[in-house]
Amino acid sequence: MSENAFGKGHHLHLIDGSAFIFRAYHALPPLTRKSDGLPIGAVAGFSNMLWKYAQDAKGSDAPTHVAVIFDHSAKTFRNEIYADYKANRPPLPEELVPQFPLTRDATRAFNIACIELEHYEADDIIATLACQARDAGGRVTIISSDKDLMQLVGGGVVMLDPIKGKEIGPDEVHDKFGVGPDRVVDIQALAGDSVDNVPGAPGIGIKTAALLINEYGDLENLLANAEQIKQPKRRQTLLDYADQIRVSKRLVQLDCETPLDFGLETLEIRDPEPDTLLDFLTRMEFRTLTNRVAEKFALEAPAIPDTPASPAGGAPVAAPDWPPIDHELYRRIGTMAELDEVIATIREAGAVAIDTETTGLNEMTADLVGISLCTGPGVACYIPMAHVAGGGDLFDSGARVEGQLDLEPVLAALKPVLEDDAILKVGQNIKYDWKMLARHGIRMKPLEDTMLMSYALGSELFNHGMDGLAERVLGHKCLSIKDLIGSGKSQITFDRVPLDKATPYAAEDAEVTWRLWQMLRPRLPGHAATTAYETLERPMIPVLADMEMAGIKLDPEHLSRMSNVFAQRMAGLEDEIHGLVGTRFNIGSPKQLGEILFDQMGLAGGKQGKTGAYSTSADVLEDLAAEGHELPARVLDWRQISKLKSTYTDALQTHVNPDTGRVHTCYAIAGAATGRLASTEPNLQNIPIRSDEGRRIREAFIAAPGHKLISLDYSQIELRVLAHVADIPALKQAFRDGIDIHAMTASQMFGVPVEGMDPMIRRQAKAINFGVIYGISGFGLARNLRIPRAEAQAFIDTYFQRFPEIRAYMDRTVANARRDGFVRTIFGRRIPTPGIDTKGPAAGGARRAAINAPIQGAAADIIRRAMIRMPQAIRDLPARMLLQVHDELVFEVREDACTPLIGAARKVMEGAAEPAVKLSVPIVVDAGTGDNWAEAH
DNA sequence: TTGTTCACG
DNA sequence: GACGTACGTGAACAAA
Repeated sequence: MSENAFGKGHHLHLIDGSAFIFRAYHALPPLTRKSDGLPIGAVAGFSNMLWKYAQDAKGSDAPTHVAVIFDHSAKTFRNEIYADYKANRPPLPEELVPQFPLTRDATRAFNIACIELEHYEADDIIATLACQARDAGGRVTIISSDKDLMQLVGGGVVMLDPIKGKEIGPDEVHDKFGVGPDRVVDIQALAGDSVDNVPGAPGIGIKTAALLINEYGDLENLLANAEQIKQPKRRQTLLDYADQIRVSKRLVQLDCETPLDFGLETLEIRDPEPDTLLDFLTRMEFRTLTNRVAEKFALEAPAIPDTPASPAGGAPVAAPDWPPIDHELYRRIGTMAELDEVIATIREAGAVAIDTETTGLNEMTADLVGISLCTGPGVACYIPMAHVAGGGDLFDSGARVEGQLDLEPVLAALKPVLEDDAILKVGQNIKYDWKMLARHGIRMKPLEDTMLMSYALGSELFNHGMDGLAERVLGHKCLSIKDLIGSGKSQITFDRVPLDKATPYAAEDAEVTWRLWQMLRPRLPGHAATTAYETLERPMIPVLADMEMAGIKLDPEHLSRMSNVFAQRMAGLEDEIHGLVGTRFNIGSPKQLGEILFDQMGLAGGKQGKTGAYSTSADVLEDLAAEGHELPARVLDWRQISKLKSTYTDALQTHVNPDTGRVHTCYAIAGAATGRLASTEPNLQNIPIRSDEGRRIREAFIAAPGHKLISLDYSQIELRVLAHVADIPALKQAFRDGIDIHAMTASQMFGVPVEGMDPMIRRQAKAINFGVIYGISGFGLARNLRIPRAEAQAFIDTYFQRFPEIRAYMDRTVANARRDGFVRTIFGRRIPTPGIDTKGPAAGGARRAAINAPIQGAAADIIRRAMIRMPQAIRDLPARMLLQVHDELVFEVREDACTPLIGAARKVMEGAAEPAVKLSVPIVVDAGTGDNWAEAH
């Protein structure tokens, strides 16, 4: 290779790498690498383009030198000039991010110089190289169609549109901008650029700008003589915005002085090394291109293994070289010296898997029994601290077992490690362990959670428990807890398990967690699940843990009074019902009730379901009651009271924690497929509100003395998300105008004015709006509205006609689900769509679930984002976040701080989508304050 | 353990 | 032409 200086007779090709990548990404379907599912479409397209380029570049006008230039990062020196430069760019598609480094690898594999520089855009580097080459007397071809590069054309520099294959010279630039290349920046400074967020002068486009520049010669002269412009509006704009125009010019002006540390001669064209190139292509598993390249070099194409990608959470593709799990290797820690050794090992490893053993499943009431730790395959230990005699022992003495360490010194020794920012704590459902340790004054950080990784990966199996993951991901069957503590009545607590049995079980849990972490963490990028895991799942752990530990205060007397009233009313209803029937039976038994209603009394109503039992659900009974039958009406009354009593007024009292006097629910982060939370023990997300009777139960949820409860809820969040996601202009405009959305729908559908609308019409429109979110059907709507099916179908047809974007959204979403087996929310959460390929009756349900998932899921993402930011936003206020009910957050606030709390919390909630997503509809949050939840909501 | 019913968003 | 049908949860109870 000669190292002759670049100069006359040489021809430099500069390829705009970023443009290549984006074109490749958008032109190709979302291909993935077969062996591990890594998104690879953009790299494939990019490599093909480079190969095609290399073949074409051997013609008569062949380049002598070539380079591919990339953007280094989003932030450049232009952001120092103007902070909002390119600020309205949508975030990069997550599938694309891991492909950027691979496009660099591809460029090098083709033996082409690969150039990027921190702080500078690719365009600046291209400008610098083009200037250098031109000054040296050579020719330059810029392979790009980006208008921002057109200022460089002229004096031996041309552009080549790679799509049209058309050369762009001074004449073409003049056609586009109305001026020569040397004045292009002046035009751009005036006209601005909405894509790059260059402000320019408002109201002035390319046409006007060209007119002005051609009249005044250049921008500075124009601004200096702006007073003379005849059109008053134009004159005023230029006078008012002179500074902004000058800033814009600095933004669009490319920098020809980029500090590059190499000379043009190093860009001399080189043939690819066949081995290097083929090695890269086979690694990427590009079959066609590998064969094509091998053929060109007259070589045998290397074989590409045909191992299919494992489904998310499936069997490992290539298990690491770990020995099988061996319980003999586990240490039981019985002295502080041994514990110190373990701590040293953890510090060295920088990460530790942790699992706590406790006396129960409720973190608020259970006691800590032991801790297991793992830092590598086979390197695990168990620290027993509170085991007592029992279980395996002959005498169930309950005496403390020998050979254990005391709780306090162990936790004191571990605390610095568990709170050390440089040491990762890995758990399986680590929120449990976090709360357990928080009760002893330890706030663990930073955290990783294998359950949440599995959830973010979005497996169709939807089982993120440790035993299931161990079997699927590690091919290992975990020791069963039942073998240790039994089940049912004879079940014992873990503190009664003998140490020699507890150690292998506990330490195995830590090792399995460690192995799962090693396996699952690297799968996140390939499933484009890293962002969801890091921004929507993992940060929820401490936020929810704090909410759960805070709990909410209950008024037990209020509940018990209600229980008594309900008991009396039920007794009365029971007498009445038994009197109507003539015999006593169990009203709570659907089977007995069905037989009485349909066999004994001979009312109309067919058999339902595979069990052959009659349906006695509320809508069946309501229909019968509407026909004038007394019995079903009384049964409905009884059922309502019975439900309220057993599920709420009775059950809630049993969940009051005696230490705190409050109820502490537990939120499942990975409980619902769509990203919603689920609340258990007790479920505080289904406390009654729709009936007046039930609503009074909310009065039992009260604020602590001197405090208020405040409820903030998102108004119509799912419909707003739908308007944005499905891009429905009419809906978006209605939300922007703040008008009644159901009335607007009715108005659009039935052609009636919003003013003075018949409430019945509005109610129907409301039902349709909700139906759309759920994947509407004529049957479903008909049943909901109790109207003939044909009428319901006609409504739906009109709706789709009025808002055709809905249909497009539904089709698009189902097609995505069919193609991928999952759908995504606008925040990137992956939601599996199992059964989407099944045929038959079940297919409809899967389709509707897929349609609903991105809407329900995005709403769930939004409130998660708000919750994650909330602690920081309210940290200076005497307030705590207590509950989440899907679109509502409940706070407890000192009564003098209600107004600032509402202000701070509303701000976080309304802005929660940003900056990840800029919604095209406003988000509105309503607030209420009261001494109890009924008043606050 | 499974199915039915019903509370919520 | 027939199938089935709103989406997502958890808890209580009956019945196997």
